Amino acid sequence: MRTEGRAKRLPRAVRERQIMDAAVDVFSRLGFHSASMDEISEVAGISKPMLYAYLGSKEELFATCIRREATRMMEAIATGVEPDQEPDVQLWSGLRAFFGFVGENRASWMVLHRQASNQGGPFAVELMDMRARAVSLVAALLTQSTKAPATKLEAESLAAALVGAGESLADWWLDHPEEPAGVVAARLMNLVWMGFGDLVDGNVWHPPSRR
Amino acid sequence: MRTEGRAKRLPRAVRERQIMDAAVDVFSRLGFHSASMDEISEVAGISKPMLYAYLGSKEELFATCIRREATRMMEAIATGVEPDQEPDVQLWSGLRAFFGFVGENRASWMVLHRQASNQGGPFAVELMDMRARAVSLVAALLTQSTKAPATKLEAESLAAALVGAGESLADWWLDHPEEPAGVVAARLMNLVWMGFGDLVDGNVWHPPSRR
DNA sequence: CCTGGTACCTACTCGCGAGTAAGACTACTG
DNA sequence: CAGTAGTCTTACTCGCGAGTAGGTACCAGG
Repeated sequence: MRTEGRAKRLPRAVRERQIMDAAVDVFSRLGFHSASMDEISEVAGISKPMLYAYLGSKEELFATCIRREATRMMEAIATGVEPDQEPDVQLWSGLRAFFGFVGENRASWMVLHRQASNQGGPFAVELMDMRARAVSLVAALLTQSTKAPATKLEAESLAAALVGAGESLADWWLDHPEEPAGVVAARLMNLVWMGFGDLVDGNVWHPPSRR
Repeated sequence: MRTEGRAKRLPRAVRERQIMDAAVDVFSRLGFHSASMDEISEVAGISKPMLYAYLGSKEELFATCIRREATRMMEAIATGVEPDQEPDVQLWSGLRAFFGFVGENRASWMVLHRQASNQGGPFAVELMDMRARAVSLVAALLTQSTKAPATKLEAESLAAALVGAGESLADWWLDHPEEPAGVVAARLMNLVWMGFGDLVDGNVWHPPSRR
């Protein structure tokens, strides 16, 4: 039917990539429950039994998607962050990397945040794991900053709040894409580092060296 | 079968309350998709056709739950906040009211935040509406604070970040219930008003008058 | 040409859960 | 007691979607 002819008999590894891409796309648009294996197989340009033969059940497929996208994101952030710097610079580079990733991988972000967060299934584990890594990373950054958070519990709760602020702001950003990533990241940086109290007085935070 | 005998022939208004309570309970535990009308009717101690006769379809029922719980929460916050006060005091009272409500209505909060937020159905409207009200309320508070957020977009994005921080911290709190509401609220207050920069230096925010 | 293996498909089964048909029981009214 | 209005139930239909049975096409190596 297609004039191009259907690409046939591709090796397994290639098909698996195609299927994963299609799955992330569909899951991000419809969510786990509303997405059907039929639609995923259709988007992937493949039949359903192939899907099951290669990636297993629907839950396994979803978990695999989560793991892949979470890994990509954590790597992007780890690459972007600058260790051995002052805490505020570390936080700043981390925020830039995070918003940069979200801006260039909207579907990935939607799967990770909007879809996976509240499905009670076994995949929530993957998601919670990544989130926990992010939180403890921030918490380590906070405790490293000498005095401030006295107890471990306090550092962790503040980190949770900060991560939540980042997630929420990323969601807001999806509805206001006209803003560049750097501006959004800078706003959150000012909020959490300076606080409203300083912002009201006109005191803003800015990076030590403008490149 | 029951020794107590089944409570029979209750008036419609009473049944509707029972059903709503049961629905909030089940939705909060299982989420919209995984919750079945059979289970809701069972928890409510009633048969399924009654459920449909009184509250309509599953989506209508869910939307009604969202609306009821959202209204309860917004009223709790509106009652707790103190207008005509300095911005920081207003924010403080609002945070206290919010965490107080969440602490005493865990199921309500779960339905509102974890379940309703990402279902693409018609009920998302209800939820987004409440969230938008909360965000614009905070945004108004920010713009009212003289200089800080120059543009409307900036105020709104900061408000979104703050609301997200509150939601995330509330979720974290569900997993660490040993902390009292006031402590958690105070932490977020310090984070968003003082900022990490001040907290690192040991500068903390505290309410003007200790009651 | 056969044997085997891998890519790939059409066409099913089957359970679950939303929604309903049809009526039974109770209570109040005249 | 007949009529009727509201409460309440058992016992279905029916579509959707996860997962599968059983095969076909194509390409090795012998």
